[in-house]
Amino acid sequence: KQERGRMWETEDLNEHKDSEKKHKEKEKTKHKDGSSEKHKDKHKDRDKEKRKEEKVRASGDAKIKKEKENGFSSPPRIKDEPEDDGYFAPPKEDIKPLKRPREEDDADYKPKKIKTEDLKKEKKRKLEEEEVSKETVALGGLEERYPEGIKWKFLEHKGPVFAPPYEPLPENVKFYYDGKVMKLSPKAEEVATFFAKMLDHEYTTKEIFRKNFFKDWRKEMTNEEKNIITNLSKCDFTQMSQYFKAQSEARKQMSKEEKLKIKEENEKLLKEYGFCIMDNHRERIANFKIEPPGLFRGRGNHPKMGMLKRRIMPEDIIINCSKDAKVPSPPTGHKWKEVRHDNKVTWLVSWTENIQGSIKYIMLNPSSRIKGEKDWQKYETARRLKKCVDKIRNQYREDWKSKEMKVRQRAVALYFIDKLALRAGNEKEEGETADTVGCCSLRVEHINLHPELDGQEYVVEFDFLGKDSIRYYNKVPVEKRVFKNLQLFMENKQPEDDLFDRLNTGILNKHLQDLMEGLTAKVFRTYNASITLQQQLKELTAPDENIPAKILSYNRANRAVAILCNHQRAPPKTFEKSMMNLQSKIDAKKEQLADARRDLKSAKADAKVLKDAKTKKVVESKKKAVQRLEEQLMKLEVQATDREENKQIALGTSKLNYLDPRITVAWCKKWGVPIEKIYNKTQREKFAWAIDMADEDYEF
DNA sequence: ACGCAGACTTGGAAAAATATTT
DNA sequence: AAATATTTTTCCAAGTCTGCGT
Repeated sequence: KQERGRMWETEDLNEHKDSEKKHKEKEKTKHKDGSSEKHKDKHKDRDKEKRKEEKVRASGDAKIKKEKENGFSSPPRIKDEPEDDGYFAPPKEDIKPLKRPREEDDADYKPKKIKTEDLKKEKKRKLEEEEVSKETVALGGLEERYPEGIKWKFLEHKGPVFAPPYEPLPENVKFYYDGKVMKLSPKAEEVATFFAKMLDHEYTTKEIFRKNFFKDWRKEMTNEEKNIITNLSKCDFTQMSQYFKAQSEARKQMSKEEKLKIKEENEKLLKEYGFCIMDNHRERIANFKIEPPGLFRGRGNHPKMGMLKRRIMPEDIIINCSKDAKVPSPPTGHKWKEVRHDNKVTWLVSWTENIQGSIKYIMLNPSSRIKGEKDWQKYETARRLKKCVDKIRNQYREDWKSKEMKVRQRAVALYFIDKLALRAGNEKEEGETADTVGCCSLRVEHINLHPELDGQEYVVEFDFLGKDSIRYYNKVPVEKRVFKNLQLFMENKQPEDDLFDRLNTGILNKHLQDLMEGLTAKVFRTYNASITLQQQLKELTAPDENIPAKILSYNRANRAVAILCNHQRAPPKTFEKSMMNLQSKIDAKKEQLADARRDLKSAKADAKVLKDAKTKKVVESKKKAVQRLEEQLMKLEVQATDREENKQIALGTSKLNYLDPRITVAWCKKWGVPIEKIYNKTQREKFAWAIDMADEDYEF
């Protein structure tokens, strides 16, 4: 595939003059540093001109409108708020989706608070759907307290914490070039240490990584060094590497006091820089420490791996806070790049990173009001989808028959997104990132069609790298019409051509927006994940089982979602061993149990003969012992099962980002499972709104 | 419509903190 | 108390999607 880009490069350049053809092309030929220029579009469409598109617009259902208005809901109007409790949980009616806002209700927005609200909100929920279709609005006015897009009124913080300055290596730690000791200049040395620290990592064996590193490293060298050091393979970083290993070893061996001291320092830092004030609440900041310099590690086959991520200085930093707040002071002798007061965004600090040129931010912790509210809204949007998903499904099935190619492609893509929980698949700049795809960016080479496979008809075999270069491999029976459409889409195309050549995420999302306000491709993932959890919990929870078994059921339900979303992980390095340990524990327990049973039996025999109170008591206690052991054994077995099934599945992402926490809270309440068994402290903080809001009857 | 910057969510790995064994 | 195993937190890359300027 790498030749893919290169190969078409020239052709593309002079090729798209046909303006009309391609939709997607993105030919941006920007040569950044002159080196990389290969982006190119997939020269997909070369043949299909058609472009006839018409207006589709199903028109049918009326529609939602898209006016904009203040969609934001109710930021807690502070003052009146009784302290903590009501933080989120704006009454349902206020909620409304933010993005494509809606109108009316703003007026209403009343900060009534919380709990009591829940009930009402429940009802509202049902009502609410309907109105969506009203038209309207004007948007012009609405000066609300938090008019359109305003995220806060007051914001004050202490600015970021910078990475500690570079500490030169001790004299006795040598670097060798071509077998000879060489003293590096401080800058060159610093960059060398980045490489040395990664020596054990597979990265450093990769050609691209080495090449990128070496190129950037040379930029930091003095002329003299540059003249000498011309071949990375002749560089010997082993002393440096060993030194760092020793350091980390030493760190582990530190005395109690030393460790405590460090801990206290960290706490102090956290206390001072880890919080901000946003609208009368003290909120935890997620990442108040600036990323230290180092070597960029991309994931998968990233063309930029190994490049130097430069040190961020105050002069790179943009501070965002309210006008009436105290502006954080830059480190002495430095100044900020800029101080701005933009309350339409939620970040406190930003800077531009040098590898991709993208902006990085310091934002609030998930436990904050601003994040929690947004999260809650996300699930409300998914619940709205629940109400119209049948209709949408019927519609895309109809669209499989459309005369318009574009509509068919859209319908098939949406079917995949819905059925398989694929990501939208934005297009990416070639050469800037690893070659990964999502639904809309699938290429012909990523699927195989089998009219018949393993006794099933119309099977589509997917095999592609998705986000983070995680492989998606799946064989899925699809409806005949879908299958036929895919054949059609693939006609006359090369493997590297786009499967959906007349579709991209913009087109798809625009269409979704017409189907339901606030609907985008990713809402399907949220919806399908949450609804799956709910269904699976219902199906798997056995009322009579004990708590550990219930938790296993929960984990299995969670796992079903993770599998749906393709959340995979590398099996833990110690997996096999840990499995064996567990097994031997189980065996040991079994033996204990056998012994205990034997004891019990003989005690019973004794009792039969003697019949005195004392032996009876012995029997009782033996019985208890057996029971206890049985329980322990079962707990271990459950644990083993759980672990085994989880070998390559990562549950974290779905738990944190896709599953409506209220489903979990309700389940815990219903079955008497302590919430702590499912959510740890951090998770409970993040989901405080849900813990507070949902009762056992909650339904997604 | 497009191209792009910007803002914010989602993601697994690695590091750090804890818990459990030895 | 040291060694290990497990869980939690941190880290920061990689997506999605919006909105703006053209």
